[in-house]
Amino acid sequence: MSYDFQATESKWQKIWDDKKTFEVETNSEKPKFYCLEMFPYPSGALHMGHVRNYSMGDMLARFLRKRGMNVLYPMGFDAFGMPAENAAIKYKTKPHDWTWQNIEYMTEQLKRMGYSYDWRRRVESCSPLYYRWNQWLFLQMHRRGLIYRKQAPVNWCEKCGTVLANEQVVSGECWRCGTPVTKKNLEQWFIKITDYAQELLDNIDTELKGWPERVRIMQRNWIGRSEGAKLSFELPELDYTIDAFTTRFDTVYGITFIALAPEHELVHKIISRMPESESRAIIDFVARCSAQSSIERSDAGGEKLGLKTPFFGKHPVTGKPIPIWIANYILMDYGTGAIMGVPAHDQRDFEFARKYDIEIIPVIQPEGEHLDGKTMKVAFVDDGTSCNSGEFDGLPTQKAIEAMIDWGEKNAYCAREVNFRLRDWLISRQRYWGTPIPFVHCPKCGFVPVPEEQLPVLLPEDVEVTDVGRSPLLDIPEWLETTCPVCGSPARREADTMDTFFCSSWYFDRYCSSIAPERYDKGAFDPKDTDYWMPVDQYIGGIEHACLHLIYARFFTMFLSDIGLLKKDLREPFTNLLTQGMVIKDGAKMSKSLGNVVDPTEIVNKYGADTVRLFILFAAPPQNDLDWSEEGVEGASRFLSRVWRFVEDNLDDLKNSPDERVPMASLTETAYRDFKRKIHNTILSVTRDIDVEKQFNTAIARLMELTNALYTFKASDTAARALRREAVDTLLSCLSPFSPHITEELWQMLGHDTLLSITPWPTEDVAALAADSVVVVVQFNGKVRVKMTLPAGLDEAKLKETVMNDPQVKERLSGVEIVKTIVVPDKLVNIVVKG
RNA sequence: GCCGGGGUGGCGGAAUGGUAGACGCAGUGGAUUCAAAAUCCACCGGGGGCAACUCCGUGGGAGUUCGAGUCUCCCCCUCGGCACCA
Repeated sequence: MSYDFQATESKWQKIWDDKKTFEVETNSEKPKFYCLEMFPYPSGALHMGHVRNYSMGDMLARFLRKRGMNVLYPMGFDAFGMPAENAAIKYKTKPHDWTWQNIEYMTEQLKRMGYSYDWRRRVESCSPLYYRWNQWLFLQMHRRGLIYRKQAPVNWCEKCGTVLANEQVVSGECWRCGTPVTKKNLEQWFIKITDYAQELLDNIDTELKGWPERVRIMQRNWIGRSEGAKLSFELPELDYTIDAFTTRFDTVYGITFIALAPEHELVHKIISRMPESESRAIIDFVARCSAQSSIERSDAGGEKLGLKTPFFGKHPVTGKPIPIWIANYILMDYGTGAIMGVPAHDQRDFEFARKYDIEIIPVIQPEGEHLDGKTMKVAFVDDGTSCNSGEFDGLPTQKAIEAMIDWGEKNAYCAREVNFRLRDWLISRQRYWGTPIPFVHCPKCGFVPVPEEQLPVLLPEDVEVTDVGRSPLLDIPEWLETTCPVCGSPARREADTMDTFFCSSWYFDRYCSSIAPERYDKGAFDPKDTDYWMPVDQYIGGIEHACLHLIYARFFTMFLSDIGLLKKDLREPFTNLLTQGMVIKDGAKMSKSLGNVVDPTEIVNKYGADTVRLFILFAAPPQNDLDWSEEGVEGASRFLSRVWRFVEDNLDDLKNSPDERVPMASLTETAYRDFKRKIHNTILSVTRDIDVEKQFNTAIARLMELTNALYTFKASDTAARALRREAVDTLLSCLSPFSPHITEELWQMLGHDTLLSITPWPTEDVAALAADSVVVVVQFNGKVRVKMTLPAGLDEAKLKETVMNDPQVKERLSGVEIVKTIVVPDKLVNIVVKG
């Protein structure tokens, strides 16, 4: 009988389901382990990236279960978002219907892969049972002053018809559709994530040791802390004070201009103070800047454009009048939107000054050189020695910065300040398919929160989406029109919805206690459950979330901890993070436009889930990109067939072999002892590869080696047959997290009445690990010349003596002089010779 | 420009400073077969040699070491992140 993977896989999926094998509870004698994958967007069907991600997670979950842990392993759907709206238009359906269909279909696909989720905990973020708690959490943030509305230049994607958070602008383009992002001046909802900037930064070093270094660096850069000082320029003419931030207060004596961002509020004031004939130029210049796209505006190589105003600010230290310019390279959303221009020591300021003929005054001299503002070719931005800086002349840069800031603070020229690159989270979206922001706009009271007891603010489901540019919520008067919770006057609901990253920032807390439906009414989750399960011990997902989801979720955890919903000391949600590489084909990411997409369903139909899972974990280490190859899949399939065939061909003999371990001490024959050693070395290295190294590909390689050894080993007597049985049981048990169905079937065929999926992981027998003999390499001047098989455990002297007496070694030593001999017991002897 | 990965056979990839290329894919030769598929056996970095064997070889160059894919420095290429952040 050859192996029927279809029948076998559905057979065992049903058994696990019937026996509730993978359901877990909050209380257990066993230690807990929370294994989590980033939940998918229900786009319609699983793709290979999902299969790779979840095959890793499931393998770990199954491994740890066998290792005696109480493993929480849940799955759900990140179900709000743009694609549902686009699909609704394209297929003439409703976002709600399309999304739920996809959820059910993808759940079936996941079940066919044999993933061991506790399905009772499934979360769907588009369900009112879930998003009402988004709204509740939003109100909690509002109560604590973390939510505000602000008019500001924000990122706008024309194609999506909505604003975007900073994190969602990737190289100047929309993260979802690639449209170049422009700036629009709009009033929007923000979350004060910057309140947590310092802790988000500090914890990277102290709490995120189990994260890839790459992600830690990306987050550190994203948060972007810089220390410096704020200084102010008085502008008595306009009764105004310009603040500017600098990290180089040691260059204050070199200030020769002030530059404002075109969006700076002072620009408006300046315009209003000038006769119309003169202000025209400024108005035109500002318009010209705002017409530039984000990419153009933020291109360091781009042309620096400026316009001089007739106004001057007073230098805080010298009192000299400094001309005020407006410049396109000043960003409104970093620092104060105004800078002190020091062209001698800042390349951007330098280029600007050269172009507009502004004076350049060097105040730092490099070692052994003398810079002259008239002849400098580039700004000098490195450390040097201060000059033209009053009493600070002669100080090296680092000392000058310290001394001058101290002095500046004492004389009220400046104040120490820390600036972050991280901005507040723009949370509102002008979209329909999302969580309604629970606010009402009252003409009398302004924006008023919806009272908690009125939650959820339901999202109408029976809605036709016809135009991507306009939220249909604006056209449903019976939803939009309401009364003010404060004064009772007619009022309008906020029609903006939340960024979907809000949903994904706490779903892992919900998994901890989403079993009984009635719990939905008690809270977002039950602290009893999160206290037990959180933090997530192993999180697995794509690197693309390094500065998106993985920052937002960290912020949420800190917030939830601060309001007492999570434990006080639970500040970080994910202890260990594994970022898996992409699945590529023919050197490129799988994409419809390239036509190189491989559908997991087709492959599973052809080869079975066990084979696909095994291949996808074997073909590359987890972090690397994985090149899809059907020949590789066939290789994995061949391996499983070899395992199947071995058990089937020897079934009667294996069933009748003694099913207990043969002690190493009782084995005398070399072949037996070697085979026994092979079995236990396999256990040792597979365990280490999975648990410590997270190198699943080499774990599988070890199991292939054991299988090869199994085919070679001759089971001629009782001891050998017992050994062979031991090897088969070990192989199946270690292979079961990778390919759970076929191994479960073989386990049953061998007569076991336990489920292999929850049979304890084998432990290695230390007595079986020690080698009897070793190959000792004899090197001459570091080059391998002779190999000798010798008994293990010879001490240095004995080993050296044995080697020196070897005829081949002796022959090579004739006529040369031994300078030195290095002896590494059980490994090598290196003879350094001359002549 | 700044920061970070990474360069090992035809390919994916292995190697606590100690035999480079585990395991797999592809390939070659053979067995089996009427034939094929499947399976099994052997070979499989390059040069030289009938052979024993020998020389070269982990992007390039230097260095540390008895010994370097692995450590140090310089350079090249490549992928990724950030990028006018004051």
